[in-house]
Order: sequence, then structure tokens, then C-alpha cells
Amino acid sequence: MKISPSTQSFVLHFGEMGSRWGFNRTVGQIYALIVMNEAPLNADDLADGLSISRGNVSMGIKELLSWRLIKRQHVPGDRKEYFTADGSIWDMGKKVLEERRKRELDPTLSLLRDLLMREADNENEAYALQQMQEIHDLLEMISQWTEELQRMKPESLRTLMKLGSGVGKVLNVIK
Amino acid sequence: MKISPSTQSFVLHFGEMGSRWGFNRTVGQIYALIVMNEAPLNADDLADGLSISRGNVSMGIKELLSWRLIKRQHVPGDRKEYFTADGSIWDMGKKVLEERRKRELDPTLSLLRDLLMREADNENEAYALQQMQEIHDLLEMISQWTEELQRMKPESLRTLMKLGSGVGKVLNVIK
DNA sequence: TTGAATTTTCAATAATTTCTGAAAGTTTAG
DNA sequence: CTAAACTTTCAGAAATTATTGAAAATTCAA
Repeated sequence: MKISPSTQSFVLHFGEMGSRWGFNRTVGQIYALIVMNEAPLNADDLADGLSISRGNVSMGIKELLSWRLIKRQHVPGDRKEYFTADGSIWDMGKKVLEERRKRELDPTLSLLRDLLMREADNENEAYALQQMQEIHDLLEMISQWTEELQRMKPESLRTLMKLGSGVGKVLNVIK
Repeated sequence: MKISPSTQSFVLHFGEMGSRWGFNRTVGQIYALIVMNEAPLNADDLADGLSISRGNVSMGIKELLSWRLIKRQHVPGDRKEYFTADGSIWDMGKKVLEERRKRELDPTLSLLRDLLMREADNENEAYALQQMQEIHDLLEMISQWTEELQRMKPESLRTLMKLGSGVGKVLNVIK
């Protein structure tokens, strides 16, 4: 397992960022290393490459499998388990969004809907409920957009990417 | 500072979620409490209401001011400093997105651009660079959409919200 | 000015999260 | 079957992050 300097930099950086996307530094690094390698990697490659314990790798792999970001891959003639990225970069984006929707957005929406069933019995509470309603509507919209992205084909994505700063035009079409 | 049960539930939940949005539990709770109250609150209200120390409130306020999510408000006849939410719920969403873009997306894009300047001197590295390019393009697109949302007027937002599940139609217009 | 009211800072401590590595569990070649 | 190869688990240790509260700094009324 030799790691090129640029992969090294990327892996380290991705680890730091990972914590913002719902998994910890090590999990982020493991994923980055797998994504940067076309060839499947095994747990020892990962432990060596990242200088972390074998047990830590096992936990990380479990987590990444639960996000469906990596998949097991059998390498003929080797008894070890190997792993590769599950899907394209675009798939990665979709899965992270989807998973976060399930873990964060849905529970919050569910709580808000509960709270919004209640009647306000004073002015302060009325204000609070009104604010909750606005938050609910905003999150609901984000949730719907997220769902929509899931259904989007990679071709549409490519068109969307090429739009570049023309992205604004699309939103203007709406009104 | 009496807190209604529904506000209480919301504040606690928002605190937990807050950690996903770039600030910690306490900061999330402070913000939620301020948002739920039309009347400005002072540091003691917050410390009491959330059962946290005065020092912790001070740190939290500093953080929220740096995100421009709350603003100081002078209450005539009182020497204490008071705080209210800075902007609408929609503004809150925009600010959080914008701040995260600056803190997370921009540094990552900058690193990727650096790394992508290099020449691959073997097949593995070529593959890694290709993956980095795709990640770059995806993040660049997200960054542009985020920027676009900043410029969007609240009226367009309202239209967008009303679209509901019709959101998909809009994306189809693109291709 | 002065000093009481208020806010901020920050070292010490507490709470939480992550990581290790040995032991237990599982799989498979022979 | 057996045992070596490999993986997973998990209790304790280490590292990180959050919180307190007393002291220092600031603000402002008198």
C-alpha cells in the first residue's frame, strides 16, 4: 500500500471534513482511501495506510457499509475481504444526502408536526408555534428537493453541472 | 423566563441537531430559545432557561453573533444586553448554508484545485486525480447552487415552497 | 472619577467521543 | 474435524470537546 502525496493530502483533508457529514475522521479517511483506489483494498491495507488499529478499521467499514458507501468485493485466490466504493461520486452525494435526510430531517419534521398540533394558550406560545411552522415549511421543502435529487438521472446531472453559473436562470424560470 | 413545554421540546431537539450544522448542543439550544421568543432575551434568561453557566452563555452568544444568526438589542431602562434572532427563518437557512460554504466547501475546493494541477506519473495516480476531478465538479456545483440561493428573493422562495412535490417538474424543464 | 453591574476570558474539570488491542467469534483450506 | 487465517467485539485508555466558575475586564450611572 503506497499512497501518493496528493492522495495523502486528500485523505487527510477528507477526514476532517467527514465529521461534518455525519461520520468521524477515521471513517472519512477510510472512505477517501477506498475512493481514490480503483483496486479493491483490504482491512490491512487500510490499517497500514492510515496508521490505525485493525479494530478501528473494522468499525469504520461497518459504518461505511451501513451508509452503503462501500461494498465488499471478493478477490479470487485471497481469503481476505476487499472493499471498493459503492457507486459513482454522484451516487456518494445522493446517498449522504438521503441518509442525512432520514437521520436528521425526518425526526425533526416528525417532532414539529407533533408540536404544531397543539393550540397556543397565550401570545408567546402562539409566536413560538408560528416560528415552528416556518421552520417546518423550510425543512419540508429541503426534504422534497432532496427526494427529487434521488430520482434524477446522471444525464440530467451532467446538464445541471454544465449550467455553471447559469444555475440562476433555472430558478428564475420558476416565477 | 417560563418556557412552554412545546418550546422546551423543540429547544432540546434543536440542540441535538445543531451539532450537525456546525455548532454544539448548547449553541443550538441558545439559538432555538431566542428564535422561539419574540421578546429579546438577556444572558441570564438564557442561563436560567437552559440551566447552563453564565460563561457558557457568553461563549454561545459570541459564536451565534459570528454566524450573524442573532443580534444585540438594546432595551431602554435596562443595562443588560439583549438578543433577538437576526432575520427570518429563511435568512437563518441562507446564513447557515453560506457560512458552511465558506468554512467547508471553499477550503476543500481550493485543495482540490491545487492537487489537480499535478501530473499523474502512474496509473493509480491518474485514477485518483480523475476521482478528485469528479468530486471537485460536484462540490463546485453545490457551491454555485448555494450562491444562487443567497440571491433569491423571499417571493421566489414562497413560490418554490408552494411547488411542493411539483419540485420535480422544475428540474425536468432543464433538459 | 468610583464602584456596582455586567460581560468576557480561560484554567481546571467534566463529559463525550474515538481508538486500541487482546480475546472471542467466524470462516475455510486441508 | 482441526487449526490457521481472518474478522468482530468491546472494555479500558487516550484524545477531544464542552462546561464551569472565579478572576479579570469592561461599561456606565452617579
